[in-house]
Amino acid sequence: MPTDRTASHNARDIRVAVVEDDEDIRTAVAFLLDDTSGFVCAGAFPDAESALETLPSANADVVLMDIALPGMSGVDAVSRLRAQGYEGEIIMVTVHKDSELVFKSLCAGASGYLLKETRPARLLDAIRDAVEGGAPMSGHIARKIVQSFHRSTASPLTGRETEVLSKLCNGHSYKMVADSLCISEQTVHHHIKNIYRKLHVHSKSEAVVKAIQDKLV
Amino acid sequence: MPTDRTASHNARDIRVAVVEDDEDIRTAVAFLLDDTSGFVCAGAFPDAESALETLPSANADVVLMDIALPGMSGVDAVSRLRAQGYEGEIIMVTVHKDSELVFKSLCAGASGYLLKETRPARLLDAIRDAVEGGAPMSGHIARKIVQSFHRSTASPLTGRETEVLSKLCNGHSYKMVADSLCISEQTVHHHIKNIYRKLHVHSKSEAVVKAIQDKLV
DNA sequence: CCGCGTCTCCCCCTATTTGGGGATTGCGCC
DNA sequence: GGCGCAATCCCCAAATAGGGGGAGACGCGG
Repeated sequence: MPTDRTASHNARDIRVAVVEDDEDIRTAVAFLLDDTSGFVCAGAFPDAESALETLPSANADVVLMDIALPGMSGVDAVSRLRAQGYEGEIIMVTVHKDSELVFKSLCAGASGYLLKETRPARLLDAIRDAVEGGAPMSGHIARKIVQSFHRSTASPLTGRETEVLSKLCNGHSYKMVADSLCISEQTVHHHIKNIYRKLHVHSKSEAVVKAIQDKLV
Repeated sequence: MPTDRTASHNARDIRVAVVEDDEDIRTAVAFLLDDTSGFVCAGAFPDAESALETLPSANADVVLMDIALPGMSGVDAVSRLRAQGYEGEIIMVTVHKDSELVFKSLCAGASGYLLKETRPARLLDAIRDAVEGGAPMSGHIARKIVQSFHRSTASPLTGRETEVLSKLCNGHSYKMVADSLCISEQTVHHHIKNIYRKLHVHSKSEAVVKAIQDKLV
């Protein structure tokens, strides 16, 4: 693959926009893109506000988004971009390994999440991966995401209680749980009382939320 | 990196077990592992039952698990393995792109998910990635997982209704919602009636479940 | 300007849920 | 055998939730 300094660009190049407040990094990435055959920098912005204003007309296939920006955060910028109708790929590129930010970014509509320690060649791979329908992620980030699916191993609930709770999570009432488990409504009542005590909650919906959060079902 | 046919193995090799009913594939992977410096095959099993019996004593760092097995499925095998206390990495290796199986596998305790089209060199990379704390996934699988986090763009609810619903998802009662939004309980009641009508549900817990499933909050 | 949707508040009533008490059976474990 | 635990069933009282009606205020667009 040619990587000459004066790479000529054409319509099939991947158009990449960069949102990054550190000027050194921003220009370095822009140069990297423009100097690599198959890529072209479609815009470089130092903050979310200017990106939101100009990006809609930049026709970018991919946006590289920093999280720590002056003013609006990168996560909020992703939400706004999606609200504007932007449908390209958005890859977060940040130093933050913090789980909260990872999940917030994905919920907001990011397609990938790279740490800034990512090397240039890997960054270009990630961009290609994203446009080909993948979801580029740094290793430990991917693990965090996968772990968020894992069922809790140690539950304080008994087998029957877990069954009842899972029925509640399907939206069942006491009566419906009783029917579907073939026990009396009083027994369901009893199990639910124990569930509430063990989970430290006082209502069906609290129990459902906790069950989903703690992956008890 | 040496890859001689008679690779000698030592204690620092990655111990990999294979569960795969196709004999050709199973032996090919076993040979690949034993022939590659840094890896050693710690067991090869044609079905889940024999794997569950022998794996605990095999001391495997990584298990490659097929999903379509005769008898117990690979997903159930993962659950059982985790229930047995196995704490190594488990990578699903399968032809199934079906979302349901992907999520079920991750919930059961898998650390990665590769499609069988994965090439040998990439397979070895994935095993290394897993032991180093990553979560190897084929591109389209990773995208499915990431997309499962994305907030729904089009909600039938109004802004206020969404606020109320999100309070319900935090386990609030009518009174608590009223207090935290500084409106009367009657108004909360009214919003909730509208939410129920729009979401086609008839109880708080059903609404909470639907909100989480449809990513309305 | 007038309708439509949103948000606010109020009335009514019934059904469901919540929290407390207690009792019995069976099962495994020391 | 006795103990604890899980699971089943029962009674009661109060709080909450669900479903129906109506009504006023505000803003936005035809």
